[in-house]
Amino acid sequence: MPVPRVRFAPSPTGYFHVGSGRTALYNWLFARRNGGVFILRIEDTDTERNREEWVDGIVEALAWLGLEPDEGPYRQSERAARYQSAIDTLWDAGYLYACDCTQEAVRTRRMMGATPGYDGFCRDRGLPREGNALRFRTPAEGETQVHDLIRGTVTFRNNTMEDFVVARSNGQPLFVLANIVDDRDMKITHVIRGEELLPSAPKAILIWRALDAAAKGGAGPGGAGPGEAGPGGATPLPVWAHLPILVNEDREKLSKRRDPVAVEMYRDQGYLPEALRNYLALLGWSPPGGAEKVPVGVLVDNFALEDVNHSPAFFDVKKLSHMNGEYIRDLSVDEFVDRVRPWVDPVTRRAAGGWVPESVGPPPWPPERFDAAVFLRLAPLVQERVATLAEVPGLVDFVFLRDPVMDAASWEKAIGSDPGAAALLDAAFRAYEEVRWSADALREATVTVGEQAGRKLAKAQAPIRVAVTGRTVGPPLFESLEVLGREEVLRRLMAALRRARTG
RNA sequence: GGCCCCAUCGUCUAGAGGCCUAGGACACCACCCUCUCAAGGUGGAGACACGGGUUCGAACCCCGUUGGGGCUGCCA
Repeated sequence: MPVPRVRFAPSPTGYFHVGSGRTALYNWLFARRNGGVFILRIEDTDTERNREEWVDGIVEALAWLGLEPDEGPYRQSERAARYQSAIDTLWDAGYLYACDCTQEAVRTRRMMGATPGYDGFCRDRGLPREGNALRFRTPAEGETQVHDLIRGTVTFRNNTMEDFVVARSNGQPLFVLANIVDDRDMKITHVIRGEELLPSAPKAILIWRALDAAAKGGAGPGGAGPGEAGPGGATPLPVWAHLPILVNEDREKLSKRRDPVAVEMYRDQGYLPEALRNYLALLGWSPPGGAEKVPVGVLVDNFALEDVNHSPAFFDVKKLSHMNGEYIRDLSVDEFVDRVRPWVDPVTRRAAGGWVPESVGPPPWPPERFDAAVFLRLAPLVQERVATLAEVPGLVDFVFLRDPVMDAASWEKAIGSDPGAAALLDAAFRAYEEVRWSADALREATVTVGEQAGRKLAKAQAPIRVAVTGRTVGPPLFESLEVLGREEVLRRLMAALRRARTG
């Protein structure tokens, strides 16, 4: 078996889609598993929709996910001569014809007649090539089979395929053509891509064979025999593998417009690349043994296209989040501190790849108030409480802000609606003035304060927590108090007491 | 409309004719743990779309129905 060569071929028309991530991952897994080559090819033939920044986005997202290409990025925009040459070849051999039908004209005729798709109106008009769109003359008879590793053999009757356009009237090649020329040139052995491309596979095969036949001696469409491209200089067809699409909760294909699909967004939200990669691997495939949280090496060792599922998979952010939480908890504290830096440290927040979580903004505290040593003490406490890194600032902000952000509902629940809250705050204030300043001692003191007020600790700590942190929920209270320091805790208790008494 | 794909708990899946009284995970519910919230632990509820075949035997094979989806652009 020759060295497998696979390619991931996105077009740079927007943020990096999680579905693209899954496709890239499966290509990468296949290449790694089989000692193959993973190629990145940017399909930027649509100059109106492509933007250079999105190319950078693709490269960065792949690097972030740990899916760096072995070759590339190649760019279709730099290979125009290859496509022109292929178009010349096909035109000279009679596979193509020029068409000047407008979209409206095609649509009108389709509505009036029974022919689905393009009706071949220009087939025999002998229009000049220059200035016209070029259509491929599809065979009127026979069938084209797509050999798919996941779905088996899919058969398309040739007479159900319309004469599709391969080049625009301005001479630019279209996806179907450029894609095939590249796959041939780059000796691609396995085309692993989304299921939505399955209907274009028979067209690809038609072009592929036409190119073979023309190269062999310009047999022309009439002389193009059926069967596989065989020996005699023909380029062997690749094997296809069409992955199930990713869908939203309405079971529709994930859309950039409606659904949260940008990998960059998940990165900014604090999903770890290894977690996202692991989750994506599970969408359409599962490693043996039933384990779900699996190191990438195990993924590689077990991956097989034959085992990929056939049906669409729902991208479940809840499950992703759970898995992300597991990955976060697996980190050592030092690793956790390092990786959460982009979300908490206003000064050194640029991450290893050079990015910052722009979409979630900088930490809410001023740079000079962030204290790495203080954060380190809180880190193990927050590490086990978050599912994403972007949640971390909300758990520690009370330490780094001058005053806690007072959540109105929390205040009402723990202080405003609690007649005994003021007295308890007062008692805590006096106890905390004296107590040895450690989490254990603070806890004991608070238990005592609670007992004197006839409260269990759970009820006693609530007003204190809100007074000091601004919320009813957060990291363990007594460690938080210890870190904040006596002076600051007393100041906040006093402020809350004042507010509670004045209403 | 045409072509094509798909069909196991709400979701992701295990299951390749007897190991299935259908397993796991997320979500959900209850309980335990507990200073809040999480995490963790224990338990619970929850599925083979339907109808025909084939077979001694079908979630697994075949056919049909129904349902869902994709494509149907001078986008990719």
